[in-house]
Amino acid sequence: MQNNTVIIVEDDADVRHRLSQLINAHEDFELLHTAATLAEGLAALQRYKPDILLTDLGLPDGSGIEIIQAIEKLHLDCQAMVISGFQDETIVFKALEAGASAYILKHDESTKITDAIIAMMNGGAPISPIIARLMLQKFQSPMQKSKALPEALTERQTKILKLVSQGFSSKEIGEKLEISYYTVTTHIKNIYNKLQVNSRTEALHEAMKLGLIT
Amino acid sequence: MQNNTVIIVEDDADVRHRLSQLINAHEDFELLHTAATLAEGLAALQRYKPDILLTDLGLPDGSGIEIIQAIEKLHLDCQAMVISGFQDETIVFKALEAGASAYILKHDESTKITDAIIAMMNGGAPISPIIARLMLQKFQSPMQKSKALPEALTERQTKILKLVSQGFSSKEIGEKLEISYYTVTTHIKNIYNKLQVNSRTEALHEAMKLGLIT
DNA sequence: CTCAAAATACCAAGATCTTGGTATCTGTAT
DNA sequence: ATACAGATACCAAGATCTTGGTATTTTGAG
Repeated sequence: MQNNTVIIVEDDADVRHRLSQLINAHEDFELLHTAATLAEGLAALQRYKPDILLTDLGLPDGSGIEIIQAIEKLHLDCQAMVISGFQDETIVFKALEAGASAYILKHDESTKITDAIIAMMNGGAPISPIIARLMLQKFQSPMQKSKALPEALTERQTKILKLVSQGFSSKEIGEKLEISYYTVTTHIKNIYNKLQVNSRTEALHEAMKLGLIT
Repeated sequence: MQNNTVIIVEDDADVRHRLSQLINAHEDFELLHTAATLAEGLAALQRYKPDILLTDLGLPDGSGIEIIQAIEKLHLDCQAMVISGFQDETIVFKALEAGASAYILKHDESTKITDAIIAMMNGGAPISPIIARLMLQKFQSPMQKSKALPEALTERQTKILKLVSQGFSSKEIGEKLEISYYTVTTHIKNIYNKLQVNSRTEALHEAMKLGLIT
């Protein structure tokens, strides 16, 4: 592995120093800069264009998520690792969606943190188990929900709704299922009633929210 | 932590023995049974009702995924950990969707494996970085694709498509955006052209496939 | 400045959907 | 046996969408 350049963005002085020492002590990494605020972090990102960004999320003047998003906006080749205390689940997902490649917790052991950075540089995505569980739940939730509402829709209705979601017209669905066009419209009418909507697009929107269709 | 009962399902004798020793050596775990095949594993699951299942995926007579699914079917209180060589991405996702709480690689160090089991029992979801990267990609794919197709849709078109996906009619969208009904239909027409479709539902289907909308 | 792309706006014919009915035939549960 | 839910089928008026045009204004890139 080459020397990988790193910047750290972390407002807590203790944590920041601990991370700095960790990076400095490791011969594979070269620490270019440490920042304590979002503004500073954004500036450092542009100036130093590091290979690796270690960032906290809760910064005094904004969220570290903005820095992660900036990587993309600036077309930098930089992997972002979130090192944060565990927070609200939505924040975790926002960070991951913004492009974070790793998410580990502040209180993880030092060796785990350097291990994680190395794993990330090798194409992995080290994620603390607690965070991973959250991701898994998100992953598994669509299936759980379809069990939760066992028969909000009948089998036939689900089948038809899926075809609707694929963009077929009532006539086409009728042909596909070898039933009358009128029957299809009746089914759709009943679906609307159950979902409390009155158009195809609304039905799809609702069904997606409920996890009834993919 | 209490003594947690464990069964192992793994066809490779070497790996099976290695795991057995690992579990036996650890005072927090009690190894109830080891199985080498899917059939054996399913039988053991029902007989022993363990707290923890360690399973391989590629078994001679089927996939370990079936055992994971059986846990749910039998309403057992058992956490499943996949210990597998890295395989096809679709298999990984199937295992996770089937309800696996952890996914680690066979060639991970022994200490990592016991650590992972403990982390799982504490509510975490230890996942090897390589696997986690796959999950992340799935997670981030909507955004990555919107980069891949830089401006398949303009900002305005995306905005309107989102409103369409929420079930609004052209008239309503016009009111919401304070533009004419005709303008909305023009935008929608242009969206159809770009996506090569000719109805709202088809556009939504295509846009979802492309990750243009949530 | 100039050109092109994007956003805006309008019209109208024809296609499709929506809605409120009615009605028959299953199978299942009481 | 009887009642109810689900699947099937039909009709028609009115709402909405689709499509093929045309055209002006704004805005960003060169």
